[in-house]
Order: sequence, then structure tokens, then C-alpha cells
Amino acid sequence: MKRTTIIDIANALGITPSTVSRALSGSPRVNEETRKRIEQKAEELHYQPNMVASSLRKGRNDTIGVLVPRINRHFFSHVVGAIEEVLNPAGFSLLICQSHERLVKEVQCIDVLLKNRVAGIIMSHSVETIRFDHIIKAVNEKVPVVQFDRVSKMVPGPRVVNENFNGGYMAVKHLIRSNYRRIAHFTGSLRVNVYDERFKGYCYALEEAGIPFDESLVFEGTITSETSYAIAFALIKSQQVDAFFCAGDYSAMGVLQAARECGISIPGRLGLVGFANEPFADLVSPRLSTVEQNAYDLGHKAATALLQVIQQDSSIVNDEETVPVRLLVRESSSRNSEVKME
Amino acid sequence: MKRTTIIDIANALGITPSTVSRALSGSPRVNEETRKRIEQKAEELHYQPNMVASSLRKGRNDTIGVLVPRINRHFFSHVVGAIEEVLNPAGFSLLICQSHERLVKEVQCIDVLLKNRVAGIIMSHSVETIRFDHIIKAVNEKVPVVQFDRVSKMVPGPRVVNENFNGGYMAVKHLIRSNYRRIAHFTGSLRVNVYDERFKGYCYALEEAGIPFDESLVFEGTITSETSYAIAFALIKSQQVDAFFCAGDYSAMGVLQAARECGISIPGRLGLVGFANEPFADLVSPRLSTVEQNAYDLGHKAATALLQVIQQDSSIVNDEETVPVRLLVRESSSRNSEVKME
DNA sequence: TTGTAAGCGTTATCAA
DNA sequence: TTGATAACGCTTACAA
Repeated sequence: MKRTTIIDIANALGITPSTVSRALSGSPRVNEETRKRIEQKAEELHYQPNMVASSLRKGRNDTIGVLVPRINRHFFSHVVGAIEEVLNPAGFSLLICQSHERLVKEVQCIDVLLKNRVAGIIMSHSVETIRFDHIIKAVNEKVPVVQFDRVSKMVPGPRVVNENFNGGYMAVKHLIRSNYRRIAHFTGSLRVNVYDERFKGYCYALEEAGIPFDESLVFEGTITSETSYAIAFALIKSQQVDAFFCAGDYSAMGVLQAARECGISIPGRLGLVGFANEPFADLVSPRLSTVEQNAYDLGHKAATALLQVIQQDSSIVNDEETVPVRLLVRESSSRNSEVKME
Repeated sequence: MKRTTIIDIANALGITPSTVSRALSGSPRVNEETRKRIEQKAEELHYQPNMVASSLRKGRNDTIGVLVPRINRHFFSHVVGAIEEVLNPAGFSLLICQSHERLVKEVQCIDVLLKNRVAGIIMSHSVETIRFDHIIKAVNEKVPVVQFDRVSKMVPGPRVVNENFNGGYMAVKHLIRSNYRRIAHFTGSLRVNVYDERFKGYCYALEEAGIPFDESLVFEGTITSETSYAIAFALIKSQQVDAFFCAGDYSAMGVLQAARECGISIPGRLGLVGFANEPFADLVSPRLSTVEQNAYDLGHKAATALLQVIQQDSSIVNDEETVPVRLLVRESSSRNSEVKME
């Protein structure tokens, strides 16, 4: 009960495997009539092409490695969805790995992808990733790497990132215009490029408005709703702040909960802007103002960039593409002056 | 600049490829000293094993196909995460595909997976899937298939499902105990097993309480927040219902929005229970009562089941494993009588 | 313990 | 337009 191969088809028709191969892979150098017979027989014998053999022989693989910190994060799963949408029609399958935010795991994943001889890698770093030799190794082995979101210039190849700086800037500028002044910033590790840039946007907006930067209002490690909740609760109680710019929507939800429990009205006494436009942002009350990152667009761009590198086998381009973000002003920050949009 | 192969290593050491192969794959039939030399040389030449060649030769593959309707759904991405957690340590990689809820796409995906000679498939049907020959074909080709969540008994092999009936039953029973009587049911297509079972649980709870079933309170196609919102709005206005059991949390959010806009208090005048325990369920106001499905557990069980079939190469088992669900009673349904839990 | 040799299923090159 | 043949890199009887 072995599987049907092109040899079986060839034998059944009294021709050679080469012809069958040509016919099945759409070569023009084959008689239309024989092609018909071959296709028919293939159907009849339930022939399934063997990509493993094909890959070995051709020396290339139609599989792309995708490496993300966690697949079950809204943002990443959407990026992956978009990548698939581009790459599948182009004839590629995705080998997906998660680093679980661990560097060791990330190294292992790269290794697995290389062993599997993927045609390319699209990836976003773990938060722990501070050295890049494992990724550079892939590039050295002629496996093109496209980085997205969390990226490093140390790694050759295209990068696709969100306008994080601009997002932070717009969010905080908007808060200032809405007459909030003591604006706290909740964020993740500032060693990660995305958080660092949002933070810089925050700083720039303050500076532009002539508001002195106060280090004591910036809180790293407040990116989850739990951690955010605890700190926000204390801050609100002590009445030190009148607004929060959170580098993530979950973080913002922590603030929202804390405010609710303290009986502080949003946006009345407290302004709040998140980041990411998670699906719930528009569903909670008050509806959460946030910076929308276009995961779909980002995945699309990353996949397209990789496709270009693969197909042109061109010299490595080091350009960084930027995906625009959008400030969505909703209820949680809409006090007086500013006009509501969206 | 070709890649290093075991032949290169063999040549460099004046031994044969077979020995190198044995050493590198951990066979005991090789001298400890030669093994050392081989490993050292492999390191030195930056040898990367070629899984493609290995798979072809061995006739089996360490890749598992995972096919889900959409990777960017909270539930599915968590299941995939759990599957990976089991299969990666076991030495398998995941080839992930999405059907995008389309049957044609699902058929294509199965085809790709078979072409890639995956060792097994873990899948959940698209909503359109009403015939199963493409899946049965995989089983016939000796590729074990494990179905989860959306499953069919037509396909041989293990199935892992949530306690959907029980979830629906518990949710509605709880609403009834909280003194709600006119309970509407918002759900997806009842041709999909998960929705059908939740619906049956709903019916059973009503029956048990002696409340007559009213067909006009059941709404298929109200599983998104948008569709749900529209219908809920009308229902609330017409004062025909005093509670909603939604087969999904997004659906419940639509109800919540509608109620808010109508100035109807939840849980005071309207009870609401969702399904899935999406991350936002605990963050919205009022906090949403819902039925928690254990995606993690489900993924774990599915992966373990597949592993067993693969490793034992055993006869196909047709058992259906059930993952318990939990009713999380939160604010949106906590009126008088019932005691709050969780 | 190591070597020999064949073969996994496909494709590319060359010749007919 | 088709056929013959070798090769992709690895594993595995079998022999030494």
C-alpha cells in the first residue's frame, strides 16, 4: 500500500518519469495529449506530489518560517494572518514558531527553521533578545530574514515597523490639547525598540508643549492590566496625575479599572489613551482612545518584502519600511476643547 | 559556497558518511572518540542537518499540520499555542494553515499538508464544512487526523471538544435561578456542532425549569458584536426579553452596547451571559458573566492524542474527549438570589 | 566499530 | 517531444 509516485504513473502509461514530471509541473515541453493522459492517470491513482523529494532535488523549499513571541496575541496573530494571505497565493506554506518571549527559545526556533531549509524567515524578537548572532547566522546561510515590529538594525535585511514614535507623540499631544498636564506613561521594557520609541514620542510631545519631563511619571513594567492596575490605583489615590498614556491597551484597562474603583471619572478628571486598538477598546465604557497599529498592513508589507528578496535573489536591502499608525480619539480622552473624531 | 553536508565532514576526517550520520543522530554504534571528532568538525564547518533529505530518506516527517478557521481568534490562537507547547518538545514543528472559514480553502490546505507529507493533522472545521471527503482522504493516506472544537463523527480518529451542551445549560440555568425568564439566545449557525450543542443546553435548561421554548427568541447569525447589537437593540426596545444567553462574548458585547444606549441596566433589568471568556470579559463594565472554555487544555489534549496515534501507530481510535467548561458568574448576571462566585 | 551501497521521489541535463 | 541518467543529502541493511 505504498503511495503513488511519478514512477507508478510512468509505468502505467509506458512512458518515463521525466515526462510525467514535466507534465505535472506544467512544462511546455510536453505533448498536449500525453499531458492529458498523465493527468488523468495521476487522478486515477490518487497521486499526491511529494514536496519533500521535490524540495531536496530543487534545493529550495516553498516553506517560510514565521517566528513570533507569542501567536496568541492579538497583534501577532493578525500579522501572521496577513502574512499567510500574501504568501499562500504565492505558493508558500508557513512554518510557525513562538519564542514565548525567551531568547533561548528563539535561538532554538531559528535552528529548527534552518534545519527545515525554509526559503526565508519573517520574525519579531522576543523581549529578551539583545544579541543577534543567531539571526545573522541565518542571513549568512543565505536565508533571507525580514524583521517586523521588534527589530534591530544589527540584522541585515528589510525591516517593517509601526510608527511608534509618532503614535506616542500623537497620543500625548492629544492629551495635552485636551488640557491634561500631569501625564503618566505606562510601558514595557524601554530596551525594546517599540516601547522606547513610544516613550520618545511621549517625551517629544511634552517638550513641544513646554511641559517639563518628570521621570517619576514613567513606569516600565506596567504593560499588563494587573501591573498597571496596581500602580494606577496608587497614583490616582495620591492625585499626582491627570492622565495616562499607556503603551498598550491592556495596560490602559488596568488604569480604567483602578479609576472606576476610585470613583474617578474618565475623561472628566482623568484622560486615558492606550495603544494597539485591541478589539475590546471600542466596546468598553468609556470607549478607549488608542493608537491603532495596522497589523494587517504590517504583515502584508513584511511578506511582500520577503517575497521580493526571495524572487529577485537581489542584494540585501537594509531599508526600514514604516506602517502609519492612527490615533483613534474616543471617549476616554475627549474632554472639552478637542473635537471628537472617528 | 555550498552548505556543509555529512560528506564534507566525512571527507575532512577521512571517514565515511555513514559513520558521520550515525554519530550525529546519536547511534550507540560509534566510537566515543570518533563521535567527538565528528561533532567538533561539524561545529567547525557550521554543519546544519538537512531535514528535507532526512525526511525523504526516512519516509517520515517531523512536521505536524495545524488547520484552523482563523489564527487570529483568541480561542484558536490559544489552542495553537498549547499544541505547540506539546509538540515542539516532542521534536515536531507546526505547519499552520487557515481556512478563513471557507470550505474550498480548507480543501486546499489539506492538500498542501498532504503534499508536505506531514506526520499528522490537527484541525477544526470551517463553518462551511458539511462534507468531509477531503479529510477522510487524509486519513486514508495514513495521515492521522485529530479534530477539535468543530468536529464531525464522519471523520475517523480522535476528537477533542468543549462541553458545549453543559456550558449552555449552566449559563441558562444560572439566568433562570437569577430570576430571568424571557431569555433570548444569540448564536452562530446551528449546523455547526458547537453552536448546536450550546443551543441544546439552552433548551434543556428551559425545559427543566418548565419554561416553554419560544422559537422567536433564538437568533442565528448574531455571533458578531455588530449583528448582535442590531437585533438586541430592537429586542430591548420592544421589551420582549429580560435576559440574553450569547454563544460568544463578542455577541454579548453587542447586547451590552445596545443596553447601554437604551439606558437599560445590566444586571438590574437585563441579565447577560456570554461564551468564551475573551480577555475583555473581565475588563468591561459590568464585568461579563461567561462560559470559560479551556483552550489551553483542549490544545494539550488534541496534541497528546495525535502524539499517541503517531507513536503507537495504533489502530484508529474514535473516542471523543471532552474538556470541561466553567461558568464564570460576574456582574452582568448577578441579580439578587444567586450568590456571586469567582 | 566502521565501510559499502542502495534508495527515498523528484528534477535537470543531456542526448535522441 | 521524449528518454536515460545522475544527483539532491541522508539513512540503513548488510558486510567487513
